[in-house]
Amino acid sequence: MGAGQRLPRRARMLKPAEFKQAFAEGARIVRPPLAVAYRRNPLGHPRIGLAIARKAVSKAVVRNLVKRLIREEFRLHQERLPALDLVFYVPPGSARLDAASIRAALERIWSRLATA
RNA sequence: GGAGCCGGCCAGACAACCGCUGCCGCGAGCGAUCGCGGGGGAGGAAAGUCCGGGCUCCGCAGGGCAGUGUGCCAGCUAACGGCUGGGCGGCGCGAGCCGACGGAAAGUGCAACAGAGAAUAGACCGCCUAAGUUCCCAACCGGAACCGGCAAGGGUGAAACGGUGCGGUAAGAGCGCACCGCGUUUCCGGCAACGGAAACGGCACGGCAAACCCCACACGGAGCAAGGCCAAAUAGGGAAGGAGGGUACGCUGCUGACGAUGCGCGACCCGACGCGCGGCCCGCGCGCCUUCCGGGUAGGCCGCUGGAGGCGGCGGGCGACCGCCGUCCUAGAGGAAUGGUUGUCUCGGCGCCGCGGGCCUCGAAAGCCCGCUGGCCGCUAGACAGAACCCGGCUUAUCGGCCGACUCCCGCU
RNA sequence: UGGGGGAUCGUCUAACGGUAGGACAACGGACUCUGACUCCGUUUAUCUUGGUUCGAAUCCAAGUCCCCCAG
Repeated sequence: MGAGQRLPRRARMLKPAEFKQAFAEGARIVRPPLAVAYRRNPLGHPRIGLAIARKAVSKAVVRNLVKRLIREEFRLHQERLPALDLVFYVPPGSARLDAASIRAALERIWSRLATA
């Protein structure tokens, strides 16, 4: 498949300031149980950031599961995405957090991003 | 075979493809980083943060008070509120399990309601009329009243100032006696907690200390976001210095083969700012510019995993545990890794079929229930849960499985 | 991740270990032509589970949830 499906360090957001910018200046797409704040970046490729709050997902095992699933789907979709910083988070009040509903939400987010 | 009880262990396996990560090696780049290869990568609770210790910084002459915690005894341990063994009490037929289990004869307190009385108590109902006084009666070993006696019985309460029995008495009472309980002393066993025996006492010493407290013992405070190192930009602090421009001149200065060019130094020329200290000059301060210094933010690095360590053997101890020898290195992330997709197998579970038994029935069928070293190449990985400095415990959550010791019941020999 | 605090009617808030009280709200009634105000009455609570005690909102232990601080 080649380098397009890897997830190197440069494809991740690394600094708190970058997260702050994404939340402060970015647009948002909310598709419960997931949501994403995004803004253009000058790097020529998309970057992923995960902000899964303990308050939104209380159990650590579930938090890790959510993050893994998002990472994996991002890894497989990144070639088709524009150069954006994407900060995923779980909006409050999201009850169902199983693998199927997360994948479904991601699917809707990808198609929305493709038209943005 | 069935019930039960205790201890220990495990927490799906293998393979393929696509990924993440820190370590080692090679390579690219000034660097952030990137590529290739190799081998490593969650737990028994990683959890709650309820205790204890290491480590780090701060504080500290010594001792005491206060505060907090622990609390039968002995031991283990770095330490503990943990563990082991023992004692006592309770539960269980038993194996076993459970227990905040020091002191109420040091002091201060508390006990609503009910009840006569709630702590050096008390007399409502009740029991008694022996003694004393008076009266009734002809009289009395008869009766009544007063003065009194009693605490056995009733009743209240969570709790009522030893229990049972016999004697005793007017009725009663540890008033006397026996046994039990309790207390004191002595002796014996035990390191001790405690247990046993004897003698004496003659009921005094009720309950609550997860009430204040007393006694004994322990504890300095904060926490890896501890703490240390490197260190942009901006603002601010300190120190030193200071405008800037021009030239056709000079140099046994640099660059360059030479030259040219450019740079440096010297000389000369032009020009030396704003605000404040009354005006002007000098000077000083502020502003402005240059260089340096210290603190420090972003960011990076160390702390960061080799340790009261795991495994095996031998030895000591009832045991917790300890000693010696050998051997192994076994997660270190950090906007935060340890994953995703599939296949095969296996453990349990479910379903269907078969067989056996029971219920139902006159008997059966059907149906329901229970069981099986039984079949299917049927379906299904499925508990609690995710490291964040480390370790020893405790507590809480948990689908299930394996091994061993022991107890009770039934059957057979 | 570490440290600290809290939980009482629907809301806010009291209660030496002895019947859980008050205000607002809600409901019913009185007053009024009606409404408001006022007055009277009623309903509703100790986060959960154990333990200590005769007796627990209170004391002790474990758990659950919420809030705050350090980034």
